[in-house]
Amino acid sequence: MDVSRSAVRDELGTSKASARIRAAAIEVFAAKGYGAAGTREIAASIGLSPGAVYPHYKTKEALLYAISLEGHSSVLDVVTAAAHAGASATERLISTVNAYVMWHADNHTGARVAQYELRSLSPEHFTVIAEIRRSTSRVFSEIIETGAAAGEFDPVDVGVATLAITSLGVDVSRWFPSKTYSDADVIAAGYVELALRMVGARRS
Amino acid sequence: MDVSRSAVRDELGTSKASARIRAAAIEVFAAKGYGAAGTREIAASIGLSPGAVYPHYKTKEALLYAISLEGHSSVLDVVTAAAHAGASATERLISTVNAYVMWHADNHTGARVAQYELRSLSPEHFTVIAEIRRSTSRVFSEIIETGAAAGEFDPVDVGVATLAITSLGVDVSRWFPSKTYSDADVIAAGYVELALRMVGARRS
Amino acid sequence: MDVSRSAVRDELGTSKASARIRAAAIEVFAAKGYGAAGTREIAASIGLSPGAVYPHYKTKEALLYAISLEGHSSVLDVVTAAAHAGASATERLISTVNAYVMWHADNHTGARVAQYELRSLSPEHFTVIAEIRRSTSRVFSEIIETGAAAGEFDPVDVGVATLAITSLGVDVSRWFPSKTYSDADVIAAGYVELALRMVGARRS
Amino acid sequence: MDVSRSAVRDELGTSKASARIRAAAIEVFAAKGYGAAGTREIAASIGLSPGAVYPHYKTKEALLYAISLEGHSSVLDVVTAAAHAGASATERLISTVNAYVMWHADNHTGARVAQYELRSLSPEHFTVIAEIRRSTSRVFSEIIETGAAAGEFDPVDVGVATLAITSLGVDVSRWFPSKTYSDADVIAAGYVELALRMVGARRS
DNA sequence: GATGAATGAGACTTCATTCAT
DNA sequence: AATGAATGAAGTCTCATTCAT
Repeated sequence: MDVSRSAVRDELGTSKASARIRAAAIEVFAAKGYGAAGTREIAASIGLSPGAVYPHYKTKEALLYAISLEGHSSVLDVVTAAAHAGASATERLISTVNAYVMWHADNHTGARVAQYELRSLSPEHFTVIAEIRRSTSRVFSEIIETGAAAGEFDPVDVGVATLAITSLGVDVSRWFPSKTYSDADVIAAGYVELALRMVGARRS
Repeated sequence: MDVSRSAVRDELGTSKASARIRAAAIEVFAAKGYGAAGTREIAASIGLSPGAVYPHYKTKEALLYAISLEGHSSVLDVVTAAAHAGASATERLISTVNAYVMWHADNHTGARVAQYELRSLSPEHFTVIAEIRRSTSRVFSEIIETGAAAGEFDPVDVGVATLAITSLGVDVSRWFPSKTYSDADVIAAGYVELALRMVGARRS
Repeated sequence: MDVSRSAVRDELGTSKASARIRAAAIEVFAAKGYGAAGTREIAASIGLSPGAVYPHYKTKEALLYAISLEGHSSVLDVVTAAAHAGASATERLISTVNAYVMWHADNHTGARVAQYELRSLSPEHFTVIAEIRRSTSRVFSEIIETGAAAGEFDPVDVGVATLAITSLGVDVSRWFPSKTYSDADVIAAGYVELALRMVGARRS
Repeated sequence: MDVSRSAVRDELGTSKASARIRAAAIEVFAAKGYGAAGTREIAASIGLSPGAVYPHYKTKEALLYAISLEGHSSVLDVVTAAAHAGASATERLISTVNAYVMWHADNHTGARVAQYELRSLSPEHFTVIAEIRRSTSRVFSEIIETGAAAGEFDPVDVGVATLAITSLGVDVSRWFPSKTYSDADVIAAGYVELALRMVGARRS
């Protein structure tokens, strides 16, 4: 775990400049889409010349990969930590859905890039990200299975419930913030409630 | 209504050639994203020369708009029709969620373009599409409100429930088909069940 | 033969514009070397915008290939024709060396590109050109062998003689014209005399 | 002479590192051509960072000049020494042609750069190299003139013979080694024989 | 002497779009 | 309607070179 964590850190780029470039790229990728975004524009947005990106990221795709890796690693960390908070499946589901939705709302710009630009990754890079995403999904599945087996939840199609809950979270990064919902806590609380209903969690 | 419907038809392009171009553009836009897609590639994919698109669509953005307009008009039609099927709110919700999810699964390629490339529309065109989308949302809100008021459903935050249900539908077009879920009926049935649980619909 | 000839013609580009581009490219490639030459400069030298080259030649390398193919095909044609002029090996050698040297002097710019930029061809294209060059060499070898077998020439290492004669011709394109030798006929006549001495041709 | 020799040595760069850089540059220049070669690639090929070349050679062209100067000075030395070996013009021609061809075969990589990248030198640097090359040519011309005047050789156009002999030598660096001729001694012996025939040297 | 990020210019190439045919 | 050469701008990326460390 520590090993993979530091491997990730190295692939991201460790210097201060590379972090600034990543942040700038997130903004531009999110605003215009990866395909329409220009490396020129990314560089210019932080006062660099067009070529200055390349000592840090060899290609535009490498930059997207670094952003994706950072994002998906971060969600997995957050979700994994949340899944340990609480004794009952219900408490764990509450904590985890909350964390997942909060992450997508708080980091909606980076999340948008990480979630919606995957098709532009190279096949090799895509494979790495896909595996992290599967790990994240498994966290939800495990909780739902555990809760159902323990009789805390109603019988439920675990696959569909997992898909629905993660879908809701991912989709937050597409529209958040909206005129109606611009408070991450509010939408997280609302989606936690819906998730509990989906699995038929008993209430106290 | 009839007026707007035929207006839509005219803006789409009526000729057989324009329909082929639209279909080709959907494939390319969906595969690479609007920004990365080229008009040359669209033309070439149906055996046309680069210039041949322009008698039909004056700009690449006009082509995206036509696709978006066709898509969102179509969902609204489908959802509106479904909302009239059945007497009770429960029946209407089942019918409508089913129709919405089915549409996004069956038309996942076109839906992907219509739902995820909106940022590339001109402000004027975006406004038109946004209004149609709001109409579609209102169909769901109205059913949920009606059901709650009638005591068919549990008390529920209508805004959040509407957002969640439409989110689930939209997000289908992002991932469908997957290895696990490649049958539109199956995912639609699963999501209908979850929607009913979200609103706390009484079951017979 | 007719087939291959017309195949060559098609690969060269048949339009008037592509011929102008090829001519412009020869000048720039010869003056600065393929690597240092710019497509921009080629285009500008005939009043075109930078992108205007690309409908005719998909890459800079394709342009080099067209030039190489045209050049080497042309030498082979010239040399083959010359090798049929005359009954004796001596007459044929005179005619062929003369034609080969004249070609490299008259077309020294194009010849320079064709002969000295081969390393920049793709492996596939290089293979095609290399085969044509071998055919050209074979013409000389056959004449020398024939002359030696008939007792017209002294015994001679055919391989070395062929190599030397073709080397002299190729090298003409490197330096021609010089202050001392700027008349193609003069250098051709001089080299014909030396070639006859190399093979020990009997004189009348 | 001593003066100019040490002046050359200073312009070349005297340190061990500069010699390694020159050697690396020869490889890259020869493989891709001066224009297409990058200083980065040269540095990387000997494990240096991009900037590390510049303390030794102020510009890429200075590096080419050092290589050219070293090469052409070396040929002149070799040829001058060989021209003193032997009493008769025939012996001296044999020795000198042999030395010239051997040098171009043994040092074919460096020779290629020195002989074929001259156009990329600055005018000032080109002038220096051109003078050395003229000196080298004069060595051949003097021998041929002497031999002809002494009746050792047939009457011959000295200019053409000199040009042909030096052409053959230079051109060796273009193609050597080939599948057929990869032994420097063999090609040198063959060209010596041809040179003797060119000038009509009497044989013992 | 060496490093490596940064510059400013420019590389090849592709883009959406126009227009004469 | 369709072609395809051409434009002008912009794309990603590499270049030789500099400079603070």
